[in-house]
Amino acid sequence: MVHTLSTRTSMELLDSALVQIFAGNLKRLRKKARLSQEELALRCGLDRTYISGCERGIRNPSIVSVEKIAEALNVPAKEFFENGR
Amino acid sequence: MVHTLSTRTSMELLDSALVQIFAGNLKRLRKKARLSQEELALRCGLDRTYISGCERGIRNPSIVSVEKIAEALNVPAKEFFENGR
DNA sequence: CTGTGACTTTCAGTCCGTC
DNA sequence: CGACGGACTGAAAGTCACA
Repeated sequence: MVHTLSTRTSMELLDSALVQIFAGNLKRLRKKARLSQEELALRCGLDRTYISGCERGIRNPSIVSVEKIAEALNVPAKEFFENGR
Repeated sequence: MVHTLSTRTSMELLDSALVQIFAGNLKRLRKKARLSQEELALRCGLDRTYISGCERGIRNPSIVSVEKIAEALNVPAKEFFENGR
């Protein structure tokens, strides 16, 4: 039923499967670590609203940002790109 | 003959382990696929010099760029972040 | 075929908020 | 606590000429 989400709301999901996979894994792994977005942001030196955007799949982070997040969560970077999991 | 590299070449390696891991894996996987930087660039719609910069570890690509490269090489994205190989 | 410096445009990433 | 908006700055995207 995936209704064709055509409404042009300001910020939209990025049209990249990998970005969406990353988003889901980030949310899952952050919760697993029992951290709020704010706490995680503090740990990796990124902005609270940026972490939020990453989890919602509307941000396209660089490798350096992925690395910061991975270190803060003590998880190997490649885990954020696992699909089946 | 590695002449005494004292000249301050403005472009330097990015100070990120993950960027360097990505760089090495990209070069290795591209060669494994028997492609030139130019051919790979064409396949993923990126510039030849951009691929070059990625392999040399002086570019910090975003997830979307990683995805384009991974698809062009027919390799899961996570492979680019494997360490031990 | 690839490395490199220089360059402009686009967007990653920050900081202020409100709901 | 998290989704989301607007405005901003610096860094990534993307290109080129030449070694």
